[in-house]
Amino acid sequence: MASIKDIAAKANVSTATVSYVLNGTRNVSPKTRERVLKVIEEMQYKPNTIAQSLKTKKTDTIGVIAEDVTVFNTPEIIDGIHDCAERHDLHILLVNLRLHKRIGRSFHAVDRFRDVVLSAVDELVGKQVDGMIYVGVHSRDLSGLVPPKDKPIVYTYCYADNAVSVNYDDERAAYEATQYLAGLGHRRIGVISGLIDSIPSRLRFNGFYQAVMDCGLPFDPGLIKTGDWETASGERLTRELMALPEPPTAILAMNDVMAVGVLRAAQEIGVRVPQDLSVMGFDNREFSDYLTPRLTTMEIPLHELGVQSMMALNRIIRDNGAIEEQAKPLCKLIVRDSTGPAPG
Amino acid sequence: MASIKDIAAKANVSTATVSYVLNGTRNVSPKTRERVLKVIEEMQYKPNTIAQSLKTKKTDTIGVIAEDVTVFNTPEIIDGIHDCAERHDLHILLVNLRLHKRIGRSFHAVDRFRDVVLSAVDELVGKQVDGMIYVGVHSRDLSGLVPPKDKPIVYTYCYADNAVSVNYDDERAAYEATQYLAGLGHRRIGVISGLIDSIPSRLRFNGFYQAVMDCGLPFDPGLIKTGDWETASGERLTRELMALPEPPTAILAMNDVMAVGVLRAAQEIGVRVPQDLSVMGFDNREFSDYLTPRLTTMEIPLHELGVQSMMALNRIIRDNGAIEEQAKPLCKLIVRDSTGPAPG
DNA sequence: CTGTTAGCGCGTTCAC
DNA sequence: GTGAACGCGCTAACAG
Repeated sequence: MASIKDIAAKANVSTATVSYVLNGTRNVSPKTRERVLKVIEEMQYKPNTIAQSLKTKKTDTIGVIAEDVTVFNTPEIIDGIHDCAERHDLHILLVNLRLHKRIGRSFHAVDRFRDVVLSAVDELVGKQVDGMIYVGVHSRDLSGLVPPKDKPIVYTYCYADNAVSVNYDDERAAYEATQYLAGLGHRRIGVISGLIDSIPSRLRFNGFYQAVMDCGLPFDPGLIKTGDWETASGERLTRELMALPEPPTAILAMNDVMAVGVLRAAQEIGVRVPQDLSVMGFDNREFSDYLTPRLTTMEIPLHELGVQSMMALNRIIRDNGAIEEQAKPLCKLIVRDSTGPAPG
Repeated sequence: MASIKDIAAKANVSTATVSYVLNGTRNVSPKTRERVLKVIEEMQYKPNTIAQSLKTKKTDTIGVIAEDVTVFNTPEIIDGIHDCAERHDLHILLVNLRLHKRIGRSFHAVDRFRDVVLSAVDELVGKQVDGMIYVGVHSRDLSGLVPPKDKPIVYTYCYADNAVSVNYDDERAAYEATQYLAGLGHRRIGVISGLIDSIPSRLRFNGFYQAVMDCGLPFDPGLIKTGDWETASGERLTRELMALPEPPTAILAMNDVMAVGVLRAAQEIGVRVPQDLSVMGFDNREFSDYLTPRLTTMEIPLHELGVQSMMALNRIIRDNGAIEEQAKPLCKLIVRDSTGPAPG
């Protein structure tokens, strides 16, 4: 690898001159400049970023701590981060906590992976990243997980006290989903919720409840069932709902995976979707478009989450604060074939 | 940020001693060692990796060039890379080419994104990575795309002349899929291939053909249809196949996305799966387990691809060559509900 | 205005 | 156990 010295020697100038040419930090006479440029070209010289960083104390690199890159939300968020990072000439050092492999889905067992997070942060701090983005796999409170370092950190798809975080508007998404169903004439809407101790479950329920009130629908607690995010629970609870004396005409599952169970149950008990029953999912997972019938669902603005996190971090790094609160990215209703007018 | 000098000063030793304590590079008397360690602890000192790298000329960082992190194969491959990298204390600098967003799926339009790749490589070389892994989104020949640098590079899910690459055994996978169907008594097996100019299409066809021969099945060219990897083509071609005077009793789609189309067509024309028709996909995409019926398919060893790439690169970096050819990772048959004994 | 010299950033490591 | 050179590029201070 050629170094700046080699260039300087070959071009008969000092290293300072080469540096000035490279960075445009000062005027250099056209002909020396040409000469230097030619040598650089010839020798395919690329400055050693490591050395630059040592001097400038900036690495133009941000650390991304992903709880698990194989979880559905993460790749698209990372894509958003890259999308934005690229425009600012920032690089990404990626740490994958492999949370699922390590502790399964006991997301709340924060203590069990605190060490992992700590060493990830140390690693990144040691590598002098300019800032960090923490990408969670499930919206939840991570306060106290990462000890306050001097490096700025932005959380997305999760949050922590006194820290900047970027999240979509869960409550509003559920509100709009419910409103959409009400608009189709449904008055008895069943809900299959996620685990009850989860933030999205609560937020989505709030949105649902608010919409029920605003649309003047009757609220029947018997139509609210608590699942566990998995297909089997969606299937089981749908059977329960449809066995009610007055079954719902629509079911809102709080994720697409449980919606698969709803669809299965409906098929097994001979309920036609969407003629007899409208079904909505949540997440707009890739497979929702491959189901029969194609699933109506709410799309989470993952890419946008990534972009906004990166933008927020960049503002903190560059302008050193001045975090004007950004509007929460919004979910988007994706209408497909699993929903239709209320029967009758 | 405390530096080694601060530690040295506070502990009343030279920076050399601190360094020796930290790295165990030389013996240090127990009591100075204790003193130094205590100061390090107190000041939460973490060595500046940048400075270390400058001196040692090793960054313990490898660059991963992903053509597109949002494509289904990539996250799991990256996870495998991390899995292995972690064990060797290697870090990952991730570049996301965002190929899909840039050039859609004209994978072969290599020229149109050469600049992007070049700047990615330069970026990584500038950051002094110890090596690189290129993660493709579609198995194909990338010879000449990346100009030979001094840095070692390993390709996975694609390949290039004179370069180390890690890929699964496509031909054998198709062979086993076909053999499995033959074992169920199917003698007329339809194939819905991917685009004909694609390597996997050819490899999978070869495997299919070989199995047909080995199992003593009749080979009927009329049962081979060329799709385009998309659902619609799977649907259309299934109609064609089932309209044949002698329709197949099983259809092997070369990816799960087209298999969705097969399932849809079957349902529409009233062919029961698997009673009347067995359907197999390829890839074991997440959604294949959510389809009705649940899809039998071949799983691609993505994680293993990542692990092996990282291992291969590590061997090159450490042992500087000695690339004993590793056995290709194998696909795995995932039997679900869409396949069954041949009718009659 | 153009070009050079030299010190610095932060650890590592060799000679004393 | 220590002093100091060194890796590579940046930049303040200085000279022509």
